[in-house]
Amino acid sequence: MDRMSVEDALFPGCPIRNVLARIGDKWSLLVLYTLDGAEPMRFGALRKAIPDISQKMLTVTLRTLEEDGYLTRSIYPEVPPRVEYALTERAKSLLPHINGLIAWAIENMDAIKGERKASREV
Amino acid sequence: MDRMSVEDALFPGCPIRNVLARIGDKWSLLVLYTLDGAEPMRFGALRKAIPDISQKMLTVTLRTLEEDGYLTRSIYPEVPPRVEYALTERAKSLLPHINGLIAWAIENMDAIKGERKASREV
DNA sequence: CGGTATCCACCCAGATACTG
DNA sequence: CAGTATCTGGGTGGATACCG
Repeated sequence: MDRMSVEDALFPGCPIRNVLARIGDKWSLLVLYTLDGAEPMRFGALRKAIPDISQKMLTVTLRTLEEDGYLTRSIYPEVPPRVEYALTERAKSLLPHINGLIAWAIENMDAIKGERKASREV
Repeated sequence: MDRMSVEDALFPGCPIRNVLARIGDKWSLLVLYTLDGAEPMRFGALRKAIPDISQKMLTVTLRTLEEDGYLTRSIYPEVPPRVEYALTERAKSLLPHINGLIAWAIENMDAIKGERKASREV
């Protein structure tokens, strides 16, 4: 993250490369979508909601989303410790777009899966 | 692609895992966005429009998008050969969502970049 | 022109063990 | 409970050479 990548050097203002590529990874959308409507959530609750994410990747994903201002991390110094994650206004303004995309994906998923199979059985 | 992944086994119907994860890779969105409004385009024209993509990754991305029914590949047996890529109706129905996302990214990019810097200079 | 084929570096992501 | 540290394999993506 320190060195400027070739893409950034060539395309410093590309919104896809700078913004969308970061939430287009394996887990970010799922985390944002899970928090939507259910926030704030604790670390353990997120793990239960996304059973196939590893502890490490959940931590990494949450840190990146926090770094880009999509969520806040609130630590309550109790015993045992409690950490809660909540969406920011930025994330809330993004989520309608995400949900539109998800709705589209739900509508088209079966057709796409069929297409994939058809293209393989030549 | 032959073996069922753990994610598919656990979540056979997850639209994010099945549909969005495939267009959330490094290049798919850029290719779809480039073709939008300018289709059909030849292989070489796409390379020029996305200068930092390698020939291999452009080929792989185009094949995946074709496999999922987002674009068609038309070969004209001339000399020299001509191959044109065009968006399908499926891609055209998806693109408004993509464009909404891109518009959001453009609006919020500067603020997000600032946030990133602020979070690093502790 | 529009690809394939091959090799390879990197880093993402999972598993495991340990900690405040 | 909510992490961090370390190791490691596998897949992504780049470079290069060759082909119809």
